[in-house]
Amino acid sequence: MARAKIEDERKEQILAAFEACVIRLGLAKTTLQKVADEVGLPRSLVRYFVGNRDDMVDLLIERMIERAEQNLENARPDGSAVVVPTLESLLDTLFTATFSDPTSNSIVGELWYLAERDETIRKRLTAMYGRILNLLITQMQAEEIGRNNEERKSLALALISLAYGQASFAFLGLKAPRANTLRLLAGTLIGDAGRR
Amino acid sequence: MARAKIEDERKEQILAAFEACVIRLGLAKTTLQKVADEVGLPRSLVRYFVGNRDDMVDLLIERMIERAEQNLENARPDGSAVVVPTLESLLDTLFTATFSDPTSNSIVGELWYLAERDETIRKRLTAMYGRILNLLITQMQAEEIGRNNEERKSLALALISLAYGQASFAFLGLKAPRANTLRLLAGTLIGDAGRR
DNA sequence: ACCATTCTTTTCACAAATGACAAGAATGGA
DNA sequence: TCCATTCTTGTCATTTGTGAAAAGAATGGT
Repeated sequence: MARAKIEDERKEQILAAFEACVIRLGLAKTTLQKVADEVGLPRSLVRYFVGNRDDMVDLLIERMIERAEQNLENARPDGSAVVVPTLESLLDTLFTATFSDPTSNSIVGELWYLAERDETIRKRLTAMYGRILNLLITQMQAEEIGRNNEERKSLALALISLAYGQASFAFLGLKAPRANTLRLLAGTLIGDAGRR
Repeated sequence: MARAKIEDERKEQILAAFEACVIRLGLAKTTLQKVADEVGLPRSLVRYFVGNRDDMVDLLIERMIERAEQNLENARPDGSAVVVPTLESLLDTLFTATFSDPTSNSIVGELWYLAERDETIRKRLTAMYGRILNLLITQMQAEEIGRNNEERKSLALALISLAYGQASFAFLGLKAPRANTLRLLAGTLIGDAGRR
């Protein structure tokens, strides 16, 4: 028939370069030309494979969110032989994996910024964090922590806030004296809820 | 001598328009022309009064941070006759004032985003939140909460994370069942530290 | 009335990013 | 070999944002 298609491969390369540019420059300052330079192709080729800038942004967002969600998915089974995750182990992965990868944080930060003015992205982010919350709530139910689901939801929100806050303020250089202090305080909150 | 100066007034108008544009469009998409349209002046006048775009951005950042810090300053004496603020009242203002004004949040969000790639802004943000942390720590000392300053610092970071997380996730539509639940959990953390 | 200062209008030039498309090169099968 | 399909190069026009500056208008004091 005809020449072999390398479209998928090229798309992949281009998106990877796009992502690198976004991490380095931010989305707003990433132009087709910059991406083209990064990937080592003429701009016209970039356009040929991924279309115009908006198309490319859409593809990238898809990629970002997929990665973030998959990252979350991977975090659940704790690698080792822990078949039944405990709330504690869930918190561990939350504090040490989910909210501590710089690249992920950078990209999610970008998404969070875009969410300010884009409802679609906002909804997807909401869904993503909603899933984490549900994970926490379900586990609390299983371990009979908290009196009712309302209380569990509040608690889950507090836990995720601690993890999120730790990551956010660490980025500013504001860190707790010891690395795992916020994680321990999270444990305190759980303890309080369990005690009642 | 000469014609009366209206420079300060004009600058003020222009910066206000700039701010409005930034809230509406984000900083990256705010151009001199947009600001000029917003304030109802030709672009050349905008340039005449506030200089080039970078100058304008600097002025805006100055304005943003000043406002945020002043907002914080105002929050300390609690308006009413509370001469001696308690840690609890401090937390109240933190949860209900500092982290709950949408405009402030929007602008600070913008700053936070810029901080990713601008060390100057990052340092200023760090200083701003560092001051809040110190406020909390000092108050804890006064009320003899926590064993030592290390513990107090961790606790303060947790408290501010709760307030910050509440604001951040509320923006995504993820709210606690009741409005003040995270504030109450913050109280729980303090209680735990005081109890020991 | 005059003038120095300040404000305002208008215009030009330049650079960057984008969109569109023609024309050529490479490739794998018939 | 030939050809349809796919990839690649190169070029052009348009738009948008920016920087700079000349020239004119307004104003307040002398």
